[in-house]
Amino acid sequence: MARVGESVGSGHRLGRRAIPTLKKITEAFEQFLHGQKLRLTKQRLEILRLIYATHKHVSAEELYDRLHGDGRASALRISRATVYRTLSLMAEGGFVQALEIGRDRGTLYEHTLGHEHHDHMICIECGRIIEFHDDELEQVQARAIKRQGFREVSHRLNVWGVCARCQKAGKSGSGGGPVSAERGRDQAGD
Amino acid sequence: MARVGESVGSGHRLGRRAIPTLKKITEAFEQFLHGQKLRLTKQRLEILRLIYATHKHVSAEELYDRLHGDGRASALRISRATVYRTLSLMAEGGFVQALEIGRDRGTLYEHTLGHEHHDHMICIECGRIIEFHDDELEQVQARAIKRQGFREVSHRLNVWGVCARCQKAGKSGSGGGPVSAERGRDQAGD
DNA sequence: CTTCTAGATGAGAATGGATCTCAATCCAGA
DNA sequence: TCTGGATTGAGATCCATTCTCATCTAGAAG
Repeated sequence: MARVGESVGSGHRLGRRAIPTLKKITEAFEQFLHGQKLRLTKQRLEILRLIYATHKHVSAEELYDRLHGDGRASALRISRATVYRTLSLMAEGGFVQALEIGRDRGTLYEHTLGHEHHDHMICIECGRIIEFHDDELEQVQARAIKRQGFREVSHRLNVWGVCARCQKAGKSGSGGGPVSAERGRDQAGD
Repeated sequence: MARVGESVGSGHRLGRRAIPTLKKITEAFEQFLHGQKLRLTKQRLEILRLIYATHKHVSAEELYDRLHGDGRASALRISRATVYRTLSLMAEGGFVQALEIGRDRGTLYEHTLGHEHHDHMICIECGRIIEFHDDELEQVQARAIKRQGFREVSHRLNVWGVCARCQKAGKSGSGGGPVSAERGRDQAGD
């Protein structure tokens, strides 16, 4: 049974910084499934491909929609249930990570392999999610946690505030600025 | 309407470290409501009292249940809707904070006044939530965020891992230890 | 290659946290 | 005390996620 985050790093240790090819990722996934005595199905593969081809944070619903919108996928019907099941399976295996931005919408996911650990800043004006990484911060964090006698498996730092762009736009003042209109749709071209 | 987190710190600046009395808290709440042109109702007061009398993380549902279980409250019927509404109102005002532990259950809340900022460590073995605070960490964090050009309003650090107690209990080994209650797999029978 | 079967899927029902509706009620300023 | 707009209660509703179960299939065995 896969452990929450430890499983990452047990089997599929492909590059920590190099961006792995889809082939490598697929192999790692295959290996993971095999280790768990689970099967490699078309659906799982398709979802894996899609989420690794997407360079933004996606919800299960969004994935589901896209799995249907695309022409190629039309041949393969993937149910909502399977999307959710697969997503949670991939989360266990460390292939994706749930974000848990305190949004109204559902959980967002991002792929993790070849994606160095990072934290998130969520702009309360425009809704954009910005990733950042800071070595010093990570170190101090790890030290602080260890100091508590806690053995860390994973952590998540979310910061809410106003992004640089919105600050410049001047909306960041005080009044009741309308908190953006939905989401910053930066649809990656896939 | 109050803004997301900025409203905190505008009106009710009572002690940052001393534990405020219920009276002080109530006054601050009153002041906050007044500033927002909102009314001080029995329900709001009751919920405030209850959550400030509770020194653990509670869900809306739990509060709702308790508001009914108690003898005194029996006179005052508080609906689920009001609990949710009030909770979110108090979150806006900075009187409570939503936790968003990635648990199966709903959102958990904790009161904030007289409760220095802290982070959370969630034990994946026993499920306990441990609070901790580290000055150095906070400083480095603030610096790192500012370095990104981001204007922070609030942040939340959650750490998942194994608590000291569970480590001692030896359950923390490696091979497929049962991760406390919850099962990893979503499949039904096993 | 064919069989066989436990794991996997699809469709849709079920679940459950959170929100919404709206008539009745209640603060709080005049 | 009066009055109007804010607030509430009860339950409907929304919606993300999970569950059920009949059917299908990956993949090991023969």
